[in-house]
Amino acid sequence: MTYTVKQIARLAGVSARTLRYYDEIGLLKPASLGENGYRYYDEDCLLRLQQILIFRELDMPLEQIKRITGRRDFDIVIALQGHKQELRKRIVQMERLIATVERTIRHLQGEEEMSEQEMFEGFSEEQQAEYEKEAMEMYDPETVKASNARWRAYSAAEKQRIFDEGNAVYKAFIDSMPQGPASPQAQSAVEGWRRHMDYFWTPAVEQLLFLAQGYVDEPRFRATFDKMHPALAEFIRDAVKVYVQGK
Amino acid sequence: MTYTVKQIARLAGVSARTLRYYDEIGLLKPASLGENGYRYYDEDCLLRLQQILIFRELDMPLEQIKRITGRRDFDIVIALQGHKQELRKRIVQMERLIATVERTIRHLQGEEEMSEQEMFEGFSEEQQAEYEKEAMEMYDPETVKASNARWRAYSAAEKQRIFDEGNAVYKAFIDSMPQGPASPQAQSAVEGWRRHMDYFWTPAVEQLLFLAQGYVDEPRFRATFDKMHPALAEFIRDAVKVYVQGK
DNA sequence: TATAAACTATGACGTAACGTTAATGTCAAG
DNA sequence: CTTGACATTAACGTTACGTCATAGTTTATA
Repeated sequence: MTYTVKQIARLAGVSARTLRYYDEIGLLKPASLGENGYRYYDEDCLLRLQQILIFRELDMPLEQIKRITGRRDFDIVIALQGHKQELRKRIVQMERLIATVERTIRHLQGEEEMSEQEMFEGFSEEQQAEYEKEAMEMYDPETVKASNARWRAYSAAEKQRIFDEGNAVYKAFIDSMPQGPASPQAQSAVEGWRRHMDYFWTPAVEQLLFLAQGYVDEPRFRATFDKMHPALAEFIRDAVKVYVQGK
Repeated sequence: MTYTVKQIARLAGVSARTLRYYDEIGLLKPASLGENGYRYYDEDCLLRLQQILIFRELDMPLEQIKRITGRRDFDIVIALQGHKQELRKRIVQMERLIATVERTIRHLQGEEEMSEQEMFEGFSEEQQAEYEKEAMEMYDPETVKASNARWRAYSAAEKQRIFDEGNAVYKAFIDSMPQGPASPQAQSAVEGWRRHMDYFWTPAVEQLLFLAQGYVDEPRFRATFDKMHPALAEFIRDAVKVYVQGK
């Protein structure tokens, strides 16, 4: 079955303008072009449009959607599984936002204390990213611009993934603490940490220790890590030290 | 306590540029301006910014956020209660989207049939609005432009509310069916239905019957109403007929 | 006290993702 | 054949900032 612009627009709840724009940028090409110049879409286009709309719902920029869905190895089922995960994360985030709203209500009614940080819980994905970015600023102001451009290029979905990965990286450090900073586990965690940094900045080996030292010395970062484990900041510093000496 | 631009930006996870823009458009004015020209914010600004960010999360345009939060009768606690409701609706919508994703997976794996409409379930808020808009196009093409502008001015939150109100309007019709189209209940439902139309178009009395007749004659709308109740389309037409004759 | 880095301001240009309008060709039904 | 619906391309406008340039102010350190 084929669909004209209006038909597919109605089915999907988008405008004809959107479809023409998507054609123009190469995101969703029609299945065929009639002799009259009309666009005609088919079932494959329907399915592809669905993918696009889900990615869009997850705030991914169109150019990036185009790159991902256009890859030869793009697998729809795997993508759909990923969408599911991301949508669930969104729900979790919204539930945290609801919790913040509820807490604000109780605060305004005098029933509960609330710190200025807690007022913005649920938006913390961006807040956490701000902290990571500031770590970069501390050591190389020239990377700020680069990191901004990099960070902005990531979709909200990817930001969430990066954020979660960051938590996993720090957890790996905590798990390796009994074995000591020179242990293979800790050194593996350093490798993971270094790869994690690549989302923001690609530090030279020499810079890694500066950064890790900043985790210890800078009260704000210290506070962040102390919340995870009281000795984490020093441990990271020590593990990175071993790592750097081995390079 | 007072905050400079960077301090409040960090707390809230927004950019300084955003704060300056919000000042510029009058959405969030600083508490004071120093002799140095610097903006200084206070706790009230923190709270207001939180409100703004929640509205923003609910896709409300900034101008509208400004109008709502700037009203003399704006009550934060009531607004927060409303935010909670809207966020919950969002969660419901996302869960529907997840169900669509899951269903698509099963469909692609050959385990289940899926219609072209079902592929876009979870986005149906916009789809339903498309149907309502098309009702208007049928009777007065000149209103299309007006209704487009109107519709667009509504936030996603308001669209959802309008959508839900539409469902309530049709339910009122169904509930009044045992009393007949001329009954006070049915006529009250017509009043509600007419008010509901105001979101898209302000029809003259004469046009109401044309519209109601279209519910009966046009297969697509007929199908929509038949899904709610087999005799609903005719009932609405009859009730509107009584209504119009009484005007 | 001087200096450098961080922070602040304003001005201005650019951008993503369309919405809207104009002009004009095509299709379908009466 | 006529008319309304649908299609096209072109082009301008909109929202909500991001980015960069320029220059003043603040803060911490030597």
